[in-house]
Amino acid sequence: MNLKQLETFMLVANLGSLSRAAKTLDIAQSLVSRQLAQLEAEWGDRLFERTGRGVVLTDFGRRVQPEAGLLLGQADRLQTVVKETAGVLAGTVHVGVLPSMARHLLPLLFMDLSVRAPAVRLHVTEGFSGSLDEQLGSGRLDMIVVNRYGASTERGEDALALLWQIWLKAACEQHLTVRAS
Amino acid sequence: MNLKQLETFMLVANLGSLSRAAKTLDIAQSLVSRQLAQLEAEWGDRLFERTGRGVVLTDFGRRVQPEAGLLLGQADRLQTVVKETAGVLAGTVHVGVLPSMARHLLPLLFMDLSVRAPAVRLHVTEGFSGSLDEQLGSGRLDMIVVNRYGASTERGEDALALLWQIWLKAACEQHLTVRAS
DNA sequence: TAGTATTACGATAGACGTAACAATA
DNA sequence: TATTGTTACGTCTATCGTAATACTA
Repeated sequence: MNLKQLETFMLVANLGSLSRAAKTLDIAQSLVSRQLAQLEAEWGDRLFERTGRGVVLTDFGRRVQPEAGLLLGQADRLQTVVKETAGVLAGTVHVGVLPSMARHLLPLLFMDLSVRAPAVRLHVTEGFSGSLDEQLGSGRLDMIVVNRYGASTERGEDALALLWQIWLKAACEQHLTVRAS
Repeated sequence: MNLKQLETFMLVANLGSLSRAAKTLDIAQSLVSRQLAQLEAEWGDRLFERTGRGVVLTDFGRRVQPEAGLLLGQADRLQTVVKETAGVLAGTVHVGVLPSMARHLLPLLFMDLSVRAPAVRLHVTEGFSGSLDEQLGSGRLDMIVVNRYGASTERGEDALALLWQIWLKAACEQHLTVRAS
């Protein structure tokens, strides 16, 4: 038993026809027939009565159908959860910026984040280079944005991964240097 | 995504170890690793954090786990329904017997049916050979039991299939001839 | 005859185990 | 070093489509 077979089963039950189910699923007729045959062999009973002009559910098929529907429904629910949860950046990032940059950068950042990573919380600290460097080193800040060109020291952390990919492009376009711990 | 992968996922999540899950499922370690990798690739996010000493669920994995559990639970429920429904004989069978046989045969029959086919309803008609033969021919009776030896005409019907396999042995033991339409 | 389901067959893809490798406590 | 997870490779099974067959209105 697998989800593909159950999907085929439900569709055939609804359409009353293997060939129409095959067209809907865009697979060969023979595959529909075999998937049903596999289920019936595994379960030891016929799901459909073959009338020669389509198929009709047997008593057994009628018993199984609602349970199979619930199973596929739960499968859909799982897929939904996956789609809206997978790859979502989440967590809190502590960012330090220069006072002179805050006015221009923060609005951009929040707009970007609200679209591309709504689950990310932001803690912004204003300060000058020396102070920011110090807080970066002590771990109180996850990343800082300063307007001097230099090498970016990489000490990969979760928090970095969150903002890095989001900000990197925008930062480069504004000729900023992103230094991160 | 398939049920096998989800089963593996849930077991690994509970045990916190791929190797222990592999032993439990009696499959190769590498297969567990690959099944998880397949899920992660399909879903675009990591389910586990690899610690080098087992694994721990990521945020994503924690979101998915309960939904996967519901899915597997529904799969079990489906299997249960299948097991207790597949191959079950059900329906109503119209049987004709000789008055002289009713006393001996009916108690046996009902006991047998209640154990081996509780879903089968029985309509019993008493009568003599000629009458029973007539009703058999007209379709009002599905099968008759008479105490003369003769060839059994087979015109396979659903109703016949129901009682035939149940009664055949008992009937033979009592040297009865079962004729069915 | 037209529409339907089943069966046969060959090609492709996927699952699986073994074993070597990498990484961690 | 022992235990764990990952990767590579060969084998084997299963899936799938095409096409031929059988059945019914």
